[in-house]
Amino acid sequence: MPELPEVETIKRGLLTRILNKRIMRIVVLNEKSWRGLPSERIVGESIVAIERRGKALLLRMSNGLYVMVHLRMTGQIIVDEGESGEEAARFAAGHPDESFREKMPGRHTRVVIEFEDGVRLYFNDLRKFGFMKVLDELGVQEERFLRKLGPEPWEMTEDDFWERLQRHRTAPVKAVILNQEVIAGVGNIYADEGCFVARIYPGVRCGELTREEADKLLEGLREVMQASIDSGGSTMKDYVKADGTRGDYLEKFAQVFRRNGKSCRECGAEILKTRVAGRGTHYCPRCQRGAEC
DNA sequence: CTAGGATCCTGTCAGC
DNA sequence: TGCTGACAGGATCCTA
Repeated sequence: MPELPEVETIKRGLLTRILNKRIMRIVVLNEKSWRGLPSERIVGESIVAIERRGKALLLRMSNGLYVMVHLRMTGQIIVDEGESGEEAARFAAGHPDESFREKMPGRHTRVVIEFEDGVRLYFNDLRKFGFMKVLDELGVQEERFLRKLGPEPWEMTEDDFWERLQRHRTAPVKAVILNQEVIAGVGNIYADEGCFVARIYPGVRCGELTREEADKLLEGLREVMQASIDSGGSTMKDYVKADGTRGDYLEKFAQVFRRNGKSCRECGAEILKTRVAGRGTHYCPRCQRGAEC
């Protein structure tokens, strides 16, 4: 669920909170959530750099090892600072749900990383699809997901995007932009939103797209993801316990995602939900070309 | 090679 | 109330 904008939000949140802090202890509560080298290999080290590649985070440690983090469907990162009382400031991002407000560790906490100064990072993940994975330099180079990952939306040219779409002419547009080898970081929300901006029904086959529509699609994906990053992702932003302020991309910006039954903000038609590429898909039957079913 | 479906896992919600 | 199936902001593996 966390897509490129949410992961970027996490990256920025972590940079100001745990960069250069020493890890004092790591508690793995679910074995499958921790992969690669044992956690002991990074205890005593600190995080010296953080980068994002698509929906994955790569933390570089002071001993040269890396921690790859992938939140998959339900992962979330929570950082508590200061004393673990009511005054503790909290940063919470990733899959937005009530646990953002709850006491940590919680029912779905899979890994706890304790830093110096009483700073604690919680990796929560209800469905256990996500993971933290310790790799050495070679391991990062050989990591399949990273090797196959397509270019970032802003690093890609329109020509490149067009050529990639042409390699999947019989597949629905949505299936192709969700493919991380084609373009990095797009998930179900921004796929639907990007298609709406480009006025294309997500089920249209790539081979039926005009070059102009493909250009609009790339532009639309960039636009919706940038807007989300600028507002702190579709998840909650920083807050102090008992505050619970929501920073909410979905409510503010979503034109179609989870708006089925509501009226289109552009034309007033009813937003519909269907299934494309095996995923719930939201669209405006009037604004988006090819939507007649 | 591509496309589509099952699969990993837990929880929630709609419909009997 | 209790059960059942569908579905979920992802990626991979298997099959056709």
